[in-house]
Formats: sequence, structure tokens, C-alpha cells
Amino acid sequence: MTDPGRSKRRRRVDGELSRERILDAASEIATERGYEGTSIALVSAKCELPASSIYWHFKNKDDLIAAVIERSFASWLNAWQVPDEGTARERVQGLAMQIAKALLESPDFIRLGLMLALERRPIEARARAMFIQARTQAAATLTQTLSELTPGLTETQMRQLVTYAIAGADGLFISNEVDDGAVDLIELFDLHANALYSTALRLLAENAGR
Amino acid sequence: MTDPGRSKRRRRVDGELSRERILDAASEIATERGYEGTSIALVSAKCELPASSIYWHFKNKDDLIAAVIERSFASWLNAWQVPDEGTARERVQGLAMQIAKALLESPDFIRLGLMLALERRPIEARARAMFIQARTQAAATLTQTLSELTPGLTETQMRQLVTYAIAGADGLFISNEVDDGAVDLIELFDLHANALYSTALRLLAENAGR
Amino acid sequence: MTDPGRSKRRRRVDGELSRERILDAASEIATERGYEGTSIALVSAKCELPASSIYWHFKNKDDLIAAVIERSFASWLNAWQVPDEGTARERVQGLAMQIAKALLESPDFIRLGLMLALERRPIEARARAMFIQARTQAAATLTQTLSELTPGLTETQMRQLVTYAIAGADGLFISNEVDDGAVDLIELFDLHANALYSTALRLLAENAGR
Amino acid sequence: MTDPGRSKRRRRVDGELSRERILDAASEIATERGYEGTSIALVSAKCELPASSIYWHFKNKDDLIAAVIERSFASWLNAWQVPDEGTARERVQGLAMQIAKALLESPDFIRLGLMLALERRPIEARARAMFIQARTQAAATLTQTLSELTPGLTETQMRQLVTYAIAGADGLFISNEVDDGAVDLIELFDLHANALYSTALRLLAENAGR
DNA sequence: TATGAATGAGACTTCATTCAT
DNA sequence: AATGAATGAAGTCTCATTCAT
Repeated sequence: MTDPGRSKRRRRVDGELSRERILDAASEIATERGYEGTSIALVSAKCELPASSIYWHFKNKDDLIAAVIERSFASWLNAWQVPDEGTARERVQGLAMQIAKALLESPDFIRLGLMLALERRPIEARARAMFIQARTQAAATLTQTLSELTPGLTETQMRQLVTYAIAGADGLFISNEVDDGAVDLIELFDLHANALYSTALRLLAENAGR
Repeated sequence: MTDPGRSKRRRRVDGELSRERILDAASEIATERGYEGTSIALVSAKCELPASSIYWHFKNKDDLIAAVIERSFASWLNAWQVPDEGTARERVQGLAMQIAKALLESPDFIRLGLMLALERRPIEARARAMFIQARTQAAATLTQTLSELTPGLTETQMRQLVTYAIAGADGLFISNEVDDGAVDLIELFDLHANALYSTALRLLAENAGR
Repeated sequence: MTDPGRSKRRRRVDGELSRERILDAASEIATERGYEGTSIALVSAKCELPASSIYWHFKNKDDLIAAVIERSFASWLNAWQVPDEGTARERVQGLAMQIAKALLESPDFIRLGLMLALERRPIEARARAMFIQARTQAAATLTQTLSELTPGLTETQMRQLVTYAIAGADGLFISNEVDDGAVDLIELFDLHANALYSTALRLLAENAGR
Repeated sequence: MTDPGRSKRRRRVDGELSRERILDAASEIATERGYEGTSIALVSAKCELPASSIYWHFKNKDDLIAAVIERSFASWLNAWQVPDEGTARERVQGLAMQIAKALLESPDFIRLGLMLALERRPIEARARAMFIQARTQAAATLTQTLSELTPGLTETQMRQLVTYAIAGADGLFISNEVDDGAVDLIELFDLHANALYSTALRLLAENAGR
């Protein structure tokens, strides 16, 4: 005889488990094929739940992809912490390293987000918004960190520096995709960290010179 | 009776005009919606030619998108020339400026190419290959220019520097897309040029130090 | 411990309240969209009860729609009484007026019923039967009233007259729907009452003439 | 060997023939099941053309149903002519008879139209508009005829009379549907014609009396 | 007295592509 | 140098209903 108590809990948990299975499947497929390439039928086949069940958990495809991005971003954000030892340059380098590694481990968020960013139609509203929000949050964290490490920059300079930092990360991630992993991301992120730090110093020098 | 010779030439001219109209339409749509979002029906509606006529001009969808990329890349490549005056740093800055402007004027090639690069399906073979080829060509030009301006770098360093240069350009282009044009691309490309030049100097110094 | 008696009664009250909420929602939607357009999901969304709860209260969709018709018909039937003063013509006119007003106040029954009548599928057995029954009852009441006011008609003539009376009412209701309320229903029902009375007189004259 | 001339014409005609086959199938099904019940799959099965072919000929379901109504209305309108012999009353009766017969022979237009009129959502815009337009045209024809046969009515009276004439026709058509053909439509339309004529006389008498 | 979760069937519509002319 | 017509496959999503709890 089955234990009714456990059976009950099992049931209630099943919903979240199904949701997770759907997200896993969608994440995997979206990584390979982008927003349009991620068909509900494909997701359904991969997670072994009928398409209609997917629609029980998510309002529509947009909603599903947004959830994928949300989850991947959360795990990505969790994966890095600002180092608190060493010289300023070393700490910038250390942070870059962590971001690089996190990107390699949770690439869905960026890959999907960049795809959505490059497309311009307003359909995938929620998914796109989710990516923008994630990006804004990352920029805020970065701004705070950099302003501690290189104090003295004007607000405009800071904004430029952060934009450039993120652009470099995006670009390097893409170069890794284009060359199919043949690029040494770790080393290039180090180059990027140094370039950023040098730039910060150059800007500070300019400020002092005026 | 109509003059067959004139009729023939007329026909050929019309044919090329149709081809061009199709490419214009496809380019516009692909820019907005990416590879998957660019349906033949949509292109047909925009260029006002029946779908079957598109198949008269292009073997299939892949072929059409490849042609779009090819055309956009050609016009992009035409838009910049290496400056031959000023200090090395100034010439790097000048080149960056031109690339930035060219990107703003012929963005299809990059946008479409990046979309294809981020997706991983093997279907769009020809379109993808076209983008890779364009990129390789740009890298070659850049390598040659940079090795003239900062001689003394090892081959590996050069490759890294070029990869980083392209990554920065990609990333800045994307940041402009994400923020919907609110970013001052010209200024950021200048920052990028300076960062690149500083990096080159740093690497040269390292070489000398060893 | 809670008082089981009170709890039970409370539960029954809640149950009936839920039932009523479902009927309200279904009624509103069915009025707008007809039988096929009234989906359980739509009703569920409007009454804010899960779809499965609707199935707790009603066997199936057919059963639900039948209940909607039943309720609306009951309230419609309650709204008119045969006038007992004035000349025969005046009393016919008075009755017509009441029917017209009742139709404007409880239109669901007629609207839904007519929709079902115009469709020919055998699926909505119960709902359709409910409408037919309502109509038969209305015809009986009308027959009795008219035979009091204009005695002397044969059974066949009476049946024709009643059919025509109902047809006119249906038709005028529809004309009001088609013209979106721009029609003066009250005045037209008066016209109808007079036409009916004149016809009755004509038929009586014919009977006398034979 | 096939005659190329004939073959060519065959091809071109095939398009219209297919269109006609689709309309026939849709008409038959819509008559039985109404707008929502007319699924593209059902139509496809009945006309033996794939669903996608239906979409080559019609933009969407709304467009298809509108075309069905349009065609049925045209054939209905063609089926009656104002009689030009006999007394005014006889000519009104003759006209009513023709309209009744036409309704029995081309019922799609009314049945479908009434269904759409009773539903209130704005989705089937084109189909609904088509029905309203048909109705307006019928009303215009009727107005002209009646004003010839019973001159002297005010504009308002005329409008009322025509509205009532159409309402009666609608209602009788419906009574025939509800009672599943058990009603003698011809006789009732005669009753209706007489009621209309009597009403016209009554209104003229009122005008004279004032 | 409910309800969260699920599901097979089917809805409308668009897809890339073909082929006879 | 085209194009009208067609088509099988696949797209997203909603349907009425069930069932364990």
C-alpha cells in the first residue's frame, strides 16, 4: 500500500518538476537554434510531456523563453563574486576571469539574449525585457565594483567604461561561438581586463591633466 | 514584330532589377527577424513578386540569405580605407572610426551574420559560410594594417589582438542594438582604438622585457 | 472543532454561489460568442474558478449551456402577465409590450436559443431541447391568451397565428441585434400587435363568410 | 498528344474551379454548423483539397465565410422579381411568395448571416459586413417596391413597415428551422403579406384621419 | 466542495518548395 | 524571364475533459 502522505507531496511537487523538465529541454534547444528554431513540438519531444502540458505551465512561447533566460541569468549571476585581494589590476583581472568562466558554464542567457537583441520585432516582448533587465543588473554590479577599484572617474567616463567592458565580454563570447571554441577565452578575457584597466588609468590621467 | 535583340536585353535588365528588389526586401526583413523569421512569403509580399519568382532567382532560402550577406559585406568592405597620415595611434583611431561608420551604414551583414553565428544549426550552410568568409577577409586586412602600425608582435599576439579588435567591434555594435541607438558608437570606437593601441604597446614592452 | 452543521450549510451556500458565478460568466460569454465560442477556459477565466470546478458543477459543456438557457428563460417568463383590462386590441397590444420589454431585459435565452436553432448539429442535445421546451411553453401561454381574446378561430388558424406571433417577435429581436439597438423595438412590437389583431379579424371574417 | 491550347485554358480555369469547390463545401458545412463549427479541416475533407490550398484562395476563415455569404446572397437576390400584374394586395402577396421560395432554395445567406448577427464579437468582420450590406440592399429594393404599391406613407412609416417586413421574413425562416420544416412556410408568408398590406392600409387611414 | 495538473485531439495558419505553363 | 496554383509538413495554441488529491 502506498503512503498517502508521501503520495500527496509527490503530486504537488510533480508540477514544479515538470516545469523544470520543460525549462531544461527548452534551454537546450534554444541554445542550439534560437528563438524561432525552438518549436514547442521539439521541446515537447525532448521533455516527454505533451505540448498542451507545456501550455499549462507557460502562457506561450515567449513566456517560456523568458523563463529560460531568467533562470540562466540567475545561475550566471550567482557564479561570480568580486575578489577582495591583490592589487586593483589583479582584482579586475580576477573578476574578468570569473565572468568568463560563468559565461562558459551558463551560456544560455547570453546566447539567447543576444539573439533576441539582434532581432528587432516586438513579439518576444517578455523574453527580450527579461534580457534587458538582466543586463541592467549586471551593469549596475559592474559599475559599483569598478568605481571602487578605480575611483576618480566622472560619471560619463564610468558609463563608457562599463559599456565597453560589457561590449568586450559580448564580443569575446561571440568570437568563441564563431570560431567554434577554437579561441582561448580565458586568455582573451585577461587581455580585456588589462585593456580596461589601462583605459581607466588613461582616463584618470586625462582628468588630472586638465 | 518586336526586335528580339532589344527584347532580350530588356529582359535581362528586368531580371536583374527583380533580383535586386528581392534582395532589398529580404535584407530588410532579415534585419528585423533573423534567418528563421525571414519567410519567403514575407519577402514576396514586400517586393511584390510571387514566391515562385524568388525561386527562379535563388535556389532556396539559404541561397537567398547568403546573397544578402554577400551584398551587404561587399558594400561594408568598400566603405573603409586605411588612413595613411598621422601617428600610429591616430591612424588606428581613424581606422576604427571608419569601421564604426561603415557598420552604422551597412549593418545587415553584421547583424545577420551574428544571428547566424549564435545559432548552431548546420542548415544555413551557405549563408553561414559567407559570413565566416567575410570575417576572415576582414581579419586579414586588419592583421596587415596592425602589423604595419605596431611591428614587433609575435604571430600569436597578433592573432589575439585582431580577435580582440573584432570582438570589441561586434560587442559595441551589439550594445548599440540593445540600447536602441542610445549609445555614442563613435566615441566608444575611439575608446576601443585607444585600448587596442595601449594593449599593443603593453605587449611590445613585455616582449622587450623578456 | 468547527461546528459541522454550520460548516455544511456554509459549504452548500458557497457551492451555490460558485454555481451562480459560473452561470453568470457562461451567460455573458455565450451571449457574445454562441455555443461553440463559449469555451470552458473562457468561462473559467471570467468567473475566476478553475475549469475543473466547472466540471464539478456541470456534467459537461452542453449541460452548462442548457442551465444558462433554463435560467434566462425562467426570468423571462416571469416578466410578463396577460393584461386583464381594456378592449381586446388593447390587451393584445399590452401583452406585446410586456414581451418586448422582457426580451430586452433577459435576452440571453432568446439569443442563445436562436443560435442553437440555426445550427443543426445534434451535439448540444440538452441545450437545444431546453430551448424548444421553453418555446413550446411560451406558445401554449400565447395560444390560451389569444383564444380568449379572439374566440372563433379554428385550431389550424390559431396555430398559424401563434407561429406568426412568435416569428414576428423573433424577427424584431433580431432586427434590433442587427441594427445594434438603433431600432425602436417598443413601437415595432406595437405594430406587430396590431398586425396580429387585424389578421385575427380577417380570419374571423373569412370564417363567417364561408 | 494533348492539345496545348486546351490544356492551357484548363489550367487557368482550374483555379476558379477549385475556388468554387471550396465554396460549395464551406457553404454546405456552414449551413449545418455555423461559423465556429465550420473548421478548415472539415471543408478540406469535403472539397478534397488540402487545407493549405484553401488558404491560397482565401486569406483566412473570415474571408472564406464572407465569400460564401456573398455568393449565396447574389443567387438569392437573383431569384425574385417584383410582379407587375394584379391588384396591389396580390402583387405584395406574389412578392412574398417569391422571397419565401428563394429563402428555401438559397438559405445559406440568411442562416449564416443570422448566426453572425446574433453573435457579438468583432472577429468575423468581413463576413458580418457582407451580411449587413446584403440586408441593406434587400431593404432598399423592398422600400422601392412597397412605396410604389402603397404610396402615401411617410418616410418613417415606410422604414417601420420595411423593418417589420424583413423581421417577419427572418422570423418565419427561423420558425421553419426550429420546427425542422414542419411549418408551411408558403402559407405563413402569405399571412405575412396580408398582414403587411393591412398594416399599410391602416397607416394610410391614420394619415388621412389626421 | 473543490482544484492542480495533465492530455489527445484538433483548431487556424504559415512554411519552404515544386511544377506546369 | 517568370508565375498561378498547389501541397505536405509543421507552426503555435486552445479544446473539452479527466483524475488523483
